[in-house]
Amino acid sequence: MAAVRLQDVAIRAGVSQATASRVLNGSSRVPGEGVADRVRAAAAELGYVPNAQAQALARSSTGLIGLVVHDIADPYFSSIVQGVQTAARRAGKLVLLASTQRDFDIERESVSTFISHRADAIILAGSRQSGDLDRDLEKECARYLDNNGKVVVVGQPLSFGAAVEPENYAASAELAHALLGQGHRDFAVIGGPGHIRTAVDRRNGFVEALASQGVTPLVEIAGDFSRDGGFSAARRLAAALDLRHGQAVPPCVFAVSDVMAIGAIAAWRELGLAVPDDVCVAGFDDIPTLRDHVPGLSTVALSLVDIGERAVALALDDTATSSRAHEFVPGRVILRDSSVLHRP
Amino acid sequence: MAAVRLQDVAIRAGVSQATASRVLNGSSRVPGEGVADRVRAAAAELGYVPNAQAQALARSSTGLIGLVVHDIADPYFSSIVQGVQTAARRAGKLVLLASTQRDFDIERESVSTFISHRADAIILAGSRQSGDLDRDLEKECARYLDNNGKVVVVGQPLSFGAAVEPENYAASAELAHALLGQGHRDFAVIGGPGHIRTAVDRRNGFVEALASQGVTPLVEIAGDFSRDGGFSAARRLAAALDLRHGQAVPPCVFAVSDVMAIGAIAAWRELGLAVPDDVCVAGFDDIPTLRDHVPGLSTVALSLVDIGERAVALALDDTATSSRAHEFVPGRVILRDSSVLHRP
DNA sequence: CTGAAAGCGCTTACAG
DNA sequence: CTGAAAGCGCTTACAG
Repeated sequence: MAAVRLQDVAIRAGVSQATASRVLNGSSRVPGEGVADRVRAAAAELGYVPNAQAQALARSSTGLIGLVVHDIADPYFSSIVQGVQTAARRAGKLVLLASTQRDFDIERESVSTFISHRADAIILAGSRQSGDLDRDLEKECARYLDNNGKVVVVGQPLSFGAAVEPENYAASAELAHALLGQGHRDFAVIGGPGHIRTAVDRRNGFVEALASQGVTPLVEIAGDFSRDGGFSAARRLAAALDLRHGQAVPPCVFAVSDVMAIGAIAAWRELGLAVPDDVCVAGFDDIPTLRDHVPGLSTVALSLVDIGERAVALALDDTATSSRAHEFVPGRVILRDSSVLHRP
Repeated sequence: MAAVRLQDVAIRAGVSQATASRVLNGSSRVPGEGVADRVRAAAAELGYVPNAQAQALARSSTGLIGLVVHDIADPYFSSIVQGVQTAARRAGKLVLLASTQRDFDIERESVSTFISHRADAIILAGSRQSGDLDRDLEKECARYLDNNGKVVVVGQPLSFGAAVEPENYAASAELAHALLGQGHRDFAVIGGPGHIRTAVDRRNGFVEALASQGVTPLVEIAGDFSRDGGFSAARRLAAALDLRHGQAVPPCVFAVSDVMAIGAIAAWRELGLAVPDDVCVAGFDDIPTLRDHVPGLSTVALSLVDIGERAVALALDDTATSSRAHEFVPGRVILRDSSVLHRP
């Protein structure tokens, strides 16, 4: 049994295909109610489901939003995806998802597949240094934009398209001040890869805020922008600082993301170091997972779901994407147990 | 500037559109190398990107896989999504994602949108009692199957389509035996909603295994199949059992999912109850989040990513879906700190 | 208000 | 091996 076509509905209702099309799918002038009812009845009886592919071809608009993230299993991204998902549904759009596992080839490939499927807009989540942007990707996007495609990036200003970006620099600076306010003076930083814009901004905001108060981190160590990156960086950091159980004043470590901070805490636990007694720590993102993490992690809250929703709003707004709109979303410092300084 | 069409490529290469189509998109008989090269060159120069919508219409196959999950921000589902994503990419398919936030209306709506977009297959992740299945959804799927669509469900055998299902019952039984082996005799259960098949199977497997050893749970409490469901159930359970700090022998509570267990532990912590000293606990799923959760949670490991990959394999296999293939994936009991019985 | 017809960009028997 | 032509299922000026 083949799918019911508009033609079938039209015949059953005794009208032309054009008329059937007009009543079933939003057209300015709806035909007379008598006719419209007959068409709707016929469609219902036959179980007509419009063929979106054919509609897309005829209208040259697919109702598809392409979304690429680095890692869908990472709570940071899955929260953003949720926001995109919600906003897209409300707007009657469908989302095409690609998770690249941080592989640039896969990312480029995903984007061109989205283009080939004529997605109305493409959202790129996951940062990198803009200069680093793969040439092929850039060329691909340029052509896509020429063909009326909309691009919005989250967390990385690109040379094109709209952007929604967390205020990484400013929020990290605020965090630094809050930590100073708690009495900390000895700091260390677990940073991310140098080509990841987000990681760099957070590190800079933090370190420069410290500098403004005449404080310099004792050590800086970089790792992958992941749980394991935090884990291994933390081991090296413990060695560099000669961290030991029961020291007088624990240093305060800023990890540029919560997942890195969680990895770091795990590493220290294995070394017999307790947080916050032997080492204090703060992260960034306030991922949902944190809710039940012990000890509570000081961090900067980002409304990830909100970020996803805003990205969709930009993607749907022609003027925003063509004028390269740039929205900033603020972070909110949250102090929890992990950075509490218990003076002896 | 409009997008480059196949026609443009053909003209530039001095061949017919049919020939261009044959060299660019896999056809059995590839034209002579001379011609083929000219076509490929023309396509490259022009930056031709095939219009997948038009191809889909002509071929009546879209290369799209529709995936619906209850909640993309839940690590259980995002891991499954990752598996689906990976397998789909390898197969050259694109995934359409819908996260329903456990709203059945949204679920139905998502499925019909997928159908309207002529997805080649639809994967339904997230369980429910089969008798409960929304009639409309069922009818929709039936018609979809008639029109050559493939449906695969994960975690809920349906009256149609293929299925990949964790061995919830058997694995929970194994867990019960392992816990008995640790010396536990006092048990309680935090179950899920009665209409969620997965929750029911896990509860039954556990309770019936206990029964076979002459043991009956002291209390059973049901909650939402979520972190908050576990949280509130745990409070009621603490009251029912009159749990107190420093009791002689802590009871062992089985929560039918890890997220519920995590919520429960949080609730108990607020009540001043320590795990495993005042109350022991075990969950189910071994979600990635657990890796850094303290205390380590005893659970049943499910290869979530693997489940997603298998679902895609079934979705791509005509005979599997039409013969209603049913694959089981085993669980592996893991004992960690949360259930260790420290006898006084 | 309604219909006949062209067109969206491809694929694929059918001839040659 | 290659091409002319029909067809996939819709939408939308253009007439009436």
